[in-house]
Amino acid sequence: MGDGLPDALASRLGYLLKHAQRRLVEAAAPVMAPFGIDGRELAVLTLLAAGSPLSQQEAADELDVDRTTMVALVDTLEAKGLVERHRSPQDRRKNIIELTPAGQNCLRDAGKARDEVDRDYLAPLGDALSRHFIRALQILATPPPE
Amino acid sequence: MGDGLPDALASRLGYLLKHAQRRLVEAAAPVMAPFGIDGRELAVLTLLAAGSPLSQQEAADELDVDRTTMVALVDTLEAKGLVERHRSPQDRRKNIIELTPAGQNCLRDAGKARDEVDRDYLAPLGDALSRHFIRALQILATPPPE
DNA sequence: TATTGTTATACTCTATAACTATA
DNA sequence: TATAGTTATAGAGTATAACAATA
Repeated sequence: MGDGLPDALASRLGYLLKHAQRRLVEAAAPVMAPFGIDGRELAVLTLLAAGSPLSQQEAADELDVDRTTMVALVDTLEAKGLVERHRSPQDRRKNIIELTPAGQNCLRDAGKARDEVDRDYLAPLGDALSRHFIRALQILATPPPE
Repeated sequence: MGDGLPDALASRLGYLLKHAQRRLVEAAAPVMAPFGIDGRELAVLTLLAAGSPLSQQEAADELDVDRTTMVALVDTLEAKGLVERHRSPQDRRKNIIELTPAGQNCLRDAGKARDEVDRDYLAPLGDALSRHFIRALQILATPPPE
């Protein structure tokens, strides 16, 4: 036993979300490992590559993590040579984080691998349900206005 | 800033799942607090009430947590008077866990509150998308056959 | 005074290894 | 030998408080 979902919990949102997330993390970990980064680190690289340069605080806000968490995250990315810190000339309290060329390569390769993980993960849903699922998550992941 | 989803991450499954789950946990916590239990504890109560009596190991398998985690979980539920451990007469290595009357009351009341949290959480999706979402989660939360 | 980055610290959740009692 | 429960321990991940530099 242990396979399948216990009937009593099959419609409890907390149980379903927790286990769906765990399954994705477990599927992603071995695929990401060869690139030397994990999902959170890839998210930082993705964010930095996307738009204008960000300070640590700004990146932390976007990812909805604590700024102390971002310090540790940038520490490890910098130790791997994937990002660099630069004091902002406009506001010398801020560290602007920038991708290195190695960081750009890593983002490209690991990003491609991660896209495949996502595709494989969603495959059992079929196309239509996958799109519904993503749309629902985008709504639910958005913090309430207040 | 900080509201809305960063465009670069709005379609990354890991980011969406993590934040969707966090939003549910944050919504549930204050509602569950008055009942003195959290979501995982409620899941145990739900499981125990659902079918035949379970040993700690069996409950751990169903919830997909480690048996050492289940020890701690049952410890706190027992300290709150919501469950009782009984040595199984058939196999004296096993602890059968059973709901106390207080546990049954707690399950009923906290379960009702939790159902409302789930409903409120899903409300922004509308009925059809909610059903799609649940169905997708049920597929994705199920461990792969092998 | 307030903000950014940092450090030290602590708390939660979880997993691993070793022990015990039973089978 | 193997299994169920337990304990001790350690590792993530995250958050809080306090400090230095800067605004």
